Amino acid sequence: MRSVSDLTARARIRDAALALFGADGVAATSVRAVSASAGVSAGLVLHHFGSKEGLRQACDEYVLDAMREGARLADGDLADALDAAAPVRRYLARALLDGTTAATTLFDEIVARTEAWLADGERDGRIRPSSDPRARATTYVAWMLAPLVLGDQVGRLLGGDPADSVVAVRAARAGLEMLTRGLFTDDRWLSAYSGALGENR
Amino acid sequence: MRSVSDLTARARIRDAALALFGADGVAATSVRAVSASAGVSAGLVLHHFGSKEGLRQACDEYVLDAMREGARLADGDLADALDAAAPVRRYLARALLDGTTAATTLFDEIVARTEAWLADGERDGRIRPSSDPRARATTYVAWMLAPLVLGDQVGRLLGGDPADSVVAVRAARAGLEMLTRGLFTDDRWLSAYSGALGENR
DNA sequence: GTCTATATAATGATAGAC
DNA sequence: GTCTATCATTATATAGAC
Repeated sequence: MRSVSDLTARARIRDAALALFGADGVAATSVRAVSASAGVSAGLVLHHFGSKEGLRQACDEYVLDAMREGARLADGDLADALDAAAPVRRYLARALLDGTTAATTLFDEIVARTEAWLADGERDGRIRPSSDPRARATTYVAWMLAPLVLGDQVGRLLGGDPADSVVAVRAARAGLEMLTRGLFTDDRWLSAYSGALGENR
Repeated sequence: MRSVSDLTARARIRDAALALFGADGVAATSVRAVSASAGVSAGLVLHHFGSKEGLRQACDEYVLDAMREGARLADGDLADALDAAAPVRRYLARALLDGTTAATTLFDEIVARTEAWLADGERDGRIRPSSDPRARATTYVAWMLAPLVLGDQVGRLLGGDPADSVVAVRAARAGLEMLTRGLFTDDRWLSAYSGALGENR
C-alpha cells in the first residue's frame, strides 16, 4: 500500500493540481492553492513545472497516459475504459470543455476506436447497422462521456452520495436498457429527420 | 429588427458577460474584459451589478428564465427546448459543470419534467417501459445535454463549421436512431447488470 | 448613468539562501 | 530540492467628478 507521503514532491504537486483543476477549473485555481494542497511552497511548484501553464500541460499528459492505459486494458467498449480514478475523470471533463489539445486528441482517439468497435460489431451482428456511422460513434461517445461531465448533477439525483458506485451502475443500466430495447416505440420522429437529410448522409 | 446598440447598457453588459463566461469560464473572465466587450467602463459594470459575483448571478437568472421560456414553448421533449441561442447554451453548459445553484435548479426541473413526459408516453404506448424511471430520465437528460456540453468536440468531428446546423441534425438523427431501433442486438450485457441490482431498483 | 482615478488584495513568476 | 522574500502585474472594488 503506497501512502501519499511516499510520492515524490513532484508527483504530489501534480496530483494536487489534477484534483483542484478538475474541481474548480484551471483559471480558478491559484498556484498557491496547489502548493498548499500538496504541502509545499509556491516556489517549488514553479521550480518543478516552470509555470502554471507548464503544470497544466503536465496534468494533461498524465491524464492522456492514464486514459490510454485504461483504453488498452478495456478491449473496445468505451464504458469500460472510463472507470479511471475520479480525479482523472473530473479533470478530463473540464479539459474537454476547455478544449485543451490533449483533450481534443483524446476525444478524437476515442471516437476513432469506438467507430471501429461499432463497425466490428456490425459485421458479426452484435450491433445494428447505421445510416451514418461517424455521427453515431461521435454521439455514442458524447453520451458515454455525459455522466462523467455532469457527474455531480446525475449523482445528486440518483443517490445522494456522489462517490457511491450504485449511482454509476443505475445510470449505466438505464442507458443500456435504452440502447438495447430502445426508448421510442415508433419511428415517427426518425422519419422526419431522414427526410431532411437523405438516407446516407 | 433590434440592433445591439439599442439595448440598455445593463443588458449589453449582461449579454457580453454571458458570452465571455460561457466561452472561457467565469474565473478566466475579468470584469475589465466584460466591460471592454460591452463598450463601457469597468466601473459601470460594478455600478450596475455590485460585484463580479452579482454579475454572475444576473447571468444565471437570465439563463434560467430563457430556458424556462423555451421549455414552456416545447411541450415536453427536452430536445426541442434546447434550441436556445448559442451563448445561452454555452453558458448553461459551464454553469452545470460549476454546479451553480441556478444550473442545479434547472437540471432538477428538467429531469422532473422529462420523467413526467416519459411516464405519459409509457401510458399511451409511445415510450417503452423502464425498470428504473428516475434513472432513465436522469440519463436521458444527461445524454441530451451532452452534445451541448461537448459541442465543440462533436462539432469538430461532424462538420468543421461549429455554427453549422447540419452538425446538430446529424447528431440528433444518430441519437434518435439508437433510441428507436436500438444499438445492441442482444441483451447479454443488460442481463449482467440486472442480476447485480435486482429488477426494480 | 457613466466616467476616471485610485485603493487594496491576490496572482504568476524570479532571485537567492540553505 | 526546498524554502523565504520579493517584484511586477493584474484583479476586484470604491470614491468622487460630471
